[in-house]
This record gives sequence, structure tokens and C-alpha cells, in this order.
Amino acid sequence: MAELDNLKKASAHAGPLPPKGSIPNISVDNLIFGLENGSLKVLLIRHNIDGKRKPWALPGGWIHFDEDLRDAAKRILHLHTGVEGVYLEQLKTFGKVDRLPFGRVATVAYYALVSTEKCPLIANDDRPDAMWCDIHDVPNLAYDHNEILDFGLKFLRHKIRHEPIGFNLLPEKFTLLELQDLYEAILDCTLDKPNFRRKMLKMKLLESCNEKQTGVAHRAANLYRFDAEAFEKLSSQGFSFEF
Amino acid sequence: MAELDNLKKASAHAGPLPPKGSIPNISVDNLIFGLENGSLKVLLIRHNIDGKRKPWALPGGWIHFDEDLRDAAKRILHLHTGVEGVYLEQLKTFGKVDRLPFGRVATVAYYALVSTEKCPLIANDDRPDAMWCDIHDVPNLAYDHNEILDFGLKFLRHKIRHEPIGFNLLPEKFTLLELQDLYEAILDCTLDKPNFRRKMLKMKLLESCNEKQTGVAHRAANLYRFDAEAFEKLSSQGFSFEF
DNA sequence: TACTCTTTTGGTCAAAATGACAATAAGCTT
DNA sequence: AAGCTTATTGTCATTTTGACCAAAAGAGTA
Repeated sequence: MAELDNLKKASAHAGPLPPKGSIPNISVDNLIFGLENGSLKVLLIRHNIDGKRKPWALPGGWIHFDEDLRDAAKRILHLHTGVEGVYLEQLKTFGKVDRLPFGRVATVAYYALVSTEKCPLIANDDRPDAMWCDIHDVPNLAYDHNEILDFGLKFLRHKIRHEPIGFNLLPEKFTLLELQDLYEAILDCTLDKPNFRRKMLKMKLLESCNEKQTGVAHRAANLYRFDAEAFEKLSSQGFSFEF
Repeated sequence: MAELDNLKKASAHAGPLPPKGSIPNISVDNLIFGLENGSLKVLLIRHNIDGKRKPWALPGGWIHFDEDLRDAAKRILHLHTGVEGVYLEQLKTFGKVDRLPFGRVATVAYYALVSTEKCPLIANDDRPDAMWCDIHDVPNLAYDHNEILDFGLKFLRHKIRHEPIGFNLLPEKFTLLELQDLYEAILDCTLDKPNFRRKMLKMKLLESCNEKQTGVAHRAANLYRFDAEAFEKLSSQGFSFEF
């Protein structure tokens, strides 16, 4: 049968194989951005196989036959790092012929923005090493994962100016200064505080919590939360977020 | 061998099979937008198999083992429609478990914007029917192709406001009114002529051809071309296209 | 309590951008 | 030459932006 030839070719590799029940030739990889003390991090893992440490990599793996792509990404992220409850968005599919040394595999990259404090990396004997790595100190990663990261970072910088996604990097309640620090960290620039505040508030996307920051040795700032409902409403009226 | 089980599962379908030399479980589909008389079109094809007409669909197909994703999309587009020389950008990968009635296939969707006059649909005995279909009159398409189209259309509307991609829908030399009509067609709104002109010219992305429009029964407008070089330069300085 | 320190928050002001619209210029047709 | 249509330029009030100043609020300390 002709198909069998193709199938053999598909699995003709000397590296990690897709386990039983998973689709050959496709994988998912997760690019998880986090914010910690005002600097941007990315979540990396390192497999230990037969006592040998593999290079750092994005957490990724194979897709089950009966599983949607995003579900697979979510499962694998949790499996490798213990991170749960993040909303994954598709970034791009990377499919160069030679991106892996074994066989032909296209990988669907997903990304998410989280606040690292809400995402503890829960170690476990079955799990690889995991770390939040500062975006400026990323080592050589496995396969084409540096390329995926570079693409994702550019994407993030563009996207944060045109869509209100930055809020995902912060805890639910945040101060305007925390939000501003986030923009400065991602865009790598400095912004004027009063002007930032004015522009952000005028969009009417922030709802005051009527609560103050605590534990600071100076005037406490007001806390806000992102008003997703207001955003939906405005969007449907043709509003377009800009920063 | 365990892998062979997976491989069989991968090809256990009763529908179109990936031919020998192609990757199972992944395909590409092309979403080609065109502009004709100020209205937005999309390129559709209809296969004839054993004299039976299949439903209209986006032009797509299987990827060769030794072929990059975009190359596959390009080859297949040409194969089915005769359209050549368009720049395809990746849109998104669609991979729901049940998106096809046979087997599990994720499809990487590519899109392009072209001026229809530059893209004649070259018929050929081996080719399916092909047409430029008005965006308002799209019929029920095969599989999840309507979903792909809807996603692509939303994507286009957002993107055209934030990146200078609209120029691809026009011939190399165009008038400001043609450009404005394009924006109005895609965004489905009306714009003020002098203001549109002012804003567009201020961005310094248009280079005058020092030529006039011909064949019109009134004052001929000046022709412009998109200055990609200027755009690159500005972009690298942090400039961000907005409309 | 009074004073200091730090950060939030509320302003001002000139410059630039926008939206609405009037007016002029250019080129074809009759 | 007159009329028609569209291109192009210009005006003006309003809004938004960028730079910067200053008052208000707490927390800690003398």
C-alpha cells in the first residue's frame, strides 16, 4: 500500500518519537511570557533523559488524536511545569523542512502572558527542570526555539500597542504605575506618568476597584481592574485600542 | 511496532488521501483576497471528481515532505488556479479534532492580498473551477472553510488599520482615491477625501510617480506608489502605521 | 504633632492631529 | 467658452499629545 510508505517516511527519525495515540508530524510548543519585578521573562524547561541534560527549550510535545490543538498545548504546559489556568493563543506554525534533526515535524506555537506570581513552577520527579528566564539572558535553545522566541517577542511588542493584552501579565487588581512599568518593560522605553495615566483612563477600559494599594511606604495608589465587558462593547462599536 | 499503529490511525480515513510523498495529518489552505471595482473578493475553487462537482472551497492541498509550508501553499495555489507571484503570509492553523469527516488533519491557512487584474485565473483541463467571489456572496464552503474565511476577514480588517498591507490589493501605481476606496471597501465605512489624503501623505510612505491617471473624463489624479524602503526605515525607528 | 520623604494625582500650556467643510484648480465634454 | 466632474488646497474649531509643574496623601521619624 502506497500510504504505508509515506507513513514510514514520516516516522523515519532517530530522535524522540510521538507516543502511541499521538499525531506524527505535528507538535505544539508554548511560549509563556511572565512579568517579575518589572522585567520580562519566558518560561523554559530542560529535560533530563537517562541522566543526561538536554538543552533548554520551550515546553512542548505531541498532540493526541482526539485532542484539539489548544487543549494539547494546555495539557503539555501543565505536564511539564505545573502551570495551569492560562489562556493560550496561537502564535504561528513553524514548519521548515529541516527544523528538527529527525523526521519532518511542523509545530504549532502557542503563547500566553501571565503574572509569574500566579504561576508557580511546581516541581515533580516526573518533570523536567523549569525556570522563568529573563528575556535578556536566554541561552541557546533546542531546535528552532530561539527563532520561535524572537518571532513571539516581536509579535508581543506589536500586539501590546494595538490590543489590550498587557493586563494578562498583571494580577487582577493593579495600579496604573504597575501597568506603565509593564509597557516600559515590553516596549523598552520610558513613558511620562501623568500622560500615560490620562491616555489609559480616557479609554474607559479600566474600572476602579475603589481600593488602595497596601504595604507601601508612601501614598497608596488606587487599584484598577481591566473591564473586559466594556472592551467588548466598545470593540463592537468599531473602537480600536491604540497605545 | 507501536509506531505503525499510530501511523495506521493517521491514515484511517475514507476521504481524499495525501498522495505519496506528502505529509499525512497536515495540509495548507489559501485565502486570497482580491479587489475588483471597489469590492472585496475571495478566490474559491470547485473540484470535479468523477464528473461530480464538489462544494466550493479554498484552494488547498497536501505538503510534500521536502517542501516548506509556504512553498507548498504557493505551489498548490498555482496548481489549482494558475495564480502566481503573490506573497503568502501565514494566517493561522486550524486543527479541530473533527474539522474533516475523514481522519485528523490540521491545516495551515495562508492569506494574500492581490489586485485581481494582476491575477488572471488560468483555466486548464486538469484544474478545478475557480472564481473571484464577492465577499458578500460567499456560499457554504467545504469543511470548515467558512470559519477560516471569517477569521481571515476579521484579521484583515484589523490588520489593514495597523499595517500598510492594503497596497498589495492595488496595482503598483495607484491614485489616492483608489486607496481610499480600498479602505472603505474593507472597513465598510466612508471617509472624508481631503482628510484621508492629508493623513496618508503625512506618513511619508507614498512616493509620487509624477504621472497622471489616464482614460478618465475629468481631471486626472496623480499616481503614487508605496515606498517600502521608507517604511522599513521608519519602522526600525519605532514608527507604527496607524489608520 | 510637625516635618520629611516619596509617590499619586490633578493641572497648565503650547504644539500637533483630527474632523467638518469651503474653495479653487484642472481637465474632459459639449 | 460653458458646464461638469473630480483633484487638490486651504480654513477653522475641536481634540489629542507631549512636556512639565504643583498640590495632595500617606508613612515614617524626630
